[in-house]
Amino acid sequence: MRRLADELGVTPMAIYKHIDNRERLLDAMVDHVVAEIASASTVGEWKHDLRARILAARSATRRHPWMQSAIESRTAASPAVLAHMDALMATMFDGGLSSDLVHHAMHALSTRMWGFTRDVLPTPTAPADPAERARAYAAFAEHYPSIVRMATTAPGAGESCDTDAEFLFALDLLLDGVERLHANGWSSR
Amino acid sequence: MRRLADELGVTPMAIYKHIDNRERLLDAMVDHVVAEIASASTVGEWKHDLRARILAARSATRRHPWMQSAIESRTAASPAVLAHMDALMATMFDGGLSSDLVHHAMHALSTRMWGFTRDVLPTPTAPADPAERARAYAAFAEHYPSIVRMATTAPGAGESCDTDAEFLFALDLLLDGVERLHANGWSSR
DNA sequence: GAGCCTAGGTATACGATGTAGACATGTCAA
DNA sequence: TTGACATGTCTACATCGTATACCTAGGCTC
Repeated sequence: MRRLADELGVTPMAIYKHIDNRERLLDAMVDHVVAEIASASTVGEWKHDLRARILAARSATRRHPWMQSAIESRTAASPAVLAHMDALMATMFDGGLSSDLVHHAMHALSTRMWGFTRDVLPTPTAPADPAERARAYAAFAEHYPSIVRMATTAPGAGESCDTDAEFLFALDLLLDGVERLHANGWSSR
Repeated sequence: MRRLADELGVTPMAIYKHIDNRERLLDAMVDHVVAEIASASTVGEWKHDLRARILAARSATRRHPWMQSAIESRTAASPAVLAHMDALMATMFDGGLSSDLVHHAMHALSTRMWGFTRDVLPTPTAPADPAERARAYAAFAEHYPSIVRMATTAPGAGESCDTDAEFLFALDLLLDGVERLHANGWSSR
């Protein structure tokens, strides 16, 4: 709050003439950005439209570095948040999915619906110098052979991950899974 | 820190004779619990073993209410954390998965590997009284028809969700998806 | 037995943070 | 002209993690 006040060239307490408190401010900020999520290109095919909407969420949230922690710290859903969730569900209902499946799919997609995911805990970054890196890997390999194996042999080893690709990979895994369950007439019993 | 000191019947600063700072303490707490994750029943089938290990993580983390936020606040991986990740990868490598697929699978599973998931933003809980609830739903339905449709027609409507079932649903969606990609000789190109 | 190190605890204080409460001021309607 | 209201300011407080300086009892060395 004090930093924001500084940036506005104003006393911290001046902010409180406009908002109740910090939490309400964050609510409003999240709401504002979430409201940006347009309905994207809908073609009437539920999986495509769901994917498009989630990618629209991704592009909206990624424009604001503070959005991830802001969303994650909210404890109640704002109108815009509810609208986004409602739109996701509507897409699935329109596609003929059962209420049961929509329910479970929403839980499964909850880690993706805002367009970002909490990363795996970061492993130490490898040194840039090749000789140095080889030595670091060797030491590391003693205790964590599989991590090193993956880090050294996966395509793009050494480079940083393509986060868009990783996001899409997991998203499609979930969407394809839901589609398959739907086709098989899945029910939670 | 001050509350912990109180509980120990000691001055806050006494704690600092034993640890560097609050962050290191949380690191150690997480490390301690993560180390509890035993290798569970391994039967030599990668999907089963992966599932078992993640469920072992779930049972370890769920014993400690503070674990979720503690893990989520860590910025560097501890030895026990690395060991858990290494074990997950080893299981997949042993199952014959490619380095490429292991890499992507780990990203996709990163939201499940500790045995918990960040919940969907909570929607307002429905009133207990049936008449009151009906009225609340009616008002809500005007703006969020699909949410209400799901909430009222999904099996177990009105009851609270079975979080274990929801966790398993999403986990299996991911595992089955990875298995299918593996069977089809998937590669990221 | 004298001296001293050290592990573990205390007392005090500081800076950052969100925010309560009382007070000032400029604008505009009545 | 008056007074209400919107918008600021100033001061102060509780809470938090933690730096610094100091104390003390037990056990070691000589």
